[in-house]
Amino acid sequence: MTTADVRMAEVAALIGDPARANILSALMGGQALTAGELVRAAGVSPQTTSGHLAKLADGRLIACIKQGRHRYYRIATPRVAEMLEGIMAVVADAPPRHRPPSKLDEAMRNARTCYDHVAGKLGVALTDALCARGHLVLTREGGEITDSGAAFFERFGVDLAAARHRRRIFCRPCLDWTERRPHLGGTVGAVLAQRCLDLKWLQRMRDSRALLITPAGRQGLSETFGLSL
Amino acid sequence: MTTADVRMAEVAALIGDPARANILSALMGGQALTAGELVRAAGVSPQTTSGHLAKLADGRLIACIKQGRHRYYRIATPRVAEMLEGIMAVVADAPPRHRPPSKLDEAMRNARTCYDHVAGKLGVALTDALCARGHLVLTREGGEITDSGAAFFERFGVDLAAARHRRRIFCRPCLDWTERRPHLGGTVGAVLAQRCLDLKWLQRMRDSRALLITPAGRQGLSETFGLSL
DNA sequence: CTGATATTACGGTCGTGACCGAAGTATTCG
DNA sequence: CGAATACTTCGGTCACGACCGTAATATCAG
Repeated sequence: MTTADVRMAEVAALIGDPARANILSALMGGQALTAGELVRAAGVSPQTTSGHLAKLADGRLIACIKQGRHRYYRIATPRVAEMLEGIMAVVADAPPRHRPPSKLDEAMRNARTCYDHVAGKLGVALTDALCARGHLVLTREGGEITDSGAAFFERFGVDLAAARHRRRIFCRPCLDWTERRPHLGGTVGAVLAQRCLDLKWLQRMRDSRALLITPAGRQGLSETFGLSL
Repeated sequence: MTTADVRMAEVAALIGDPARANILSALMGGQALTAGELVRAAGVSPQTTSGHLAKLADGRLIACIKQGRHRYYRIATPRVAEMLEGIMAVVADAPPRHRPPSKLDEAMRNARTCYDHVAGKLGVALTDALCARGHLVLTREGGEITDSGAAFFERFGVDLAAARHRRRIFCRPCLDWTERRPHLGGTVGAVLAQRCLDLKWLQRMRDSRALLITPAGRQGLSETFGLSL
């Protein structure tokens, strides 16, 4: 009908191919990945993957940086990441239909990145802990870091004040598609995740969005957030 | 890769067909529409439209209510509506590419519904007016009705207190794809739009999401919000 | 009941796009 | 320089799905 509708169909069609969905999902891990790594994620041949990457880039869903003989691809904008989260959210509250619970998904369900913050059981648990301690107030519509929360993050080694001035949404709930409950997103979620990675509490798994909790992480998360994992 | 990714591709593929995108876009008008009305929106034959409707319903993106010899279709859940808005938002800040500004879109650009609230020039102007008068505070991440705002809505004949207890997000910004600026969404946006329709200030156009500003509306919007339209 | 409208089901055509093999460009390394 | 790696372009095959014509079902009006 209108010009916007056809653009909407174009964008959706880009996401609507399984191989491209795999690529986008892999990039939702938050890291820029090379074409080669995305070949593994896509599950099709390098030639085909290359074509898909060209289409996604042409549609401005992903961006490409050439670096030597590698090409690094990433989600183009936070807006695109939010759109993909929105689709995930719809998928999440869809009926369980037939569910063959793959074991591959097991690690994902436990802990994974959601673009740039932590999701899965761990993400939800972290969020719950912050709320229970009065550091965070989350509603359906948004979230807020309390004064005690600001102090906590300071102690934890995160510069929230700097993060507050970024362009992105500062603090918001993000629906977890495995737990079906919200976890912490936005800039706050991102810096929290980054800090956990910096501390080597969490570790990215190769070619996956899944996160591994290190022994140090197990201890730190227990001491700092009271999580028994 | 994972089961969620393939579901994401399935959902996106549903939206990715032009005819189905037209249907969804029409339903984003917020009204339940009959299959016949959606035939016009889709731009394909009744048989084909029927097939599309079945697929969308099967994918839980739309819901169907039989009523006599009509079947009324509507967007299945607010979550689905938010997902579609998310896609629209990405389309909105994409490069203008080639833009053949259709005149059909003109009315849409001026005023239209966005699922259940007002968008377009009018939607943004209303939102700006509420902010300028200190009735509303909108940030990128959320929004809040001030005390003066609550009083204003009370005077305007809207029961905000009742609306506050609904399941839906209460107050939030929604990126306008024509104006490229946020307008008021959430429950507050919905009740505001409903009140304007009840007052006959706005009128839905047949088979379109576009809204017509009535003479009474012109006057009322000027007196109440200081809008010169 | 008959005729009209609304909607879905079936069957067959056709085009688009996903796919891979082979070959081509670019970059690094020895 | 030549070999190896990283990635893309080209060309051709094939299948899925969008489409419509025809026909069936359901509801309503007279």
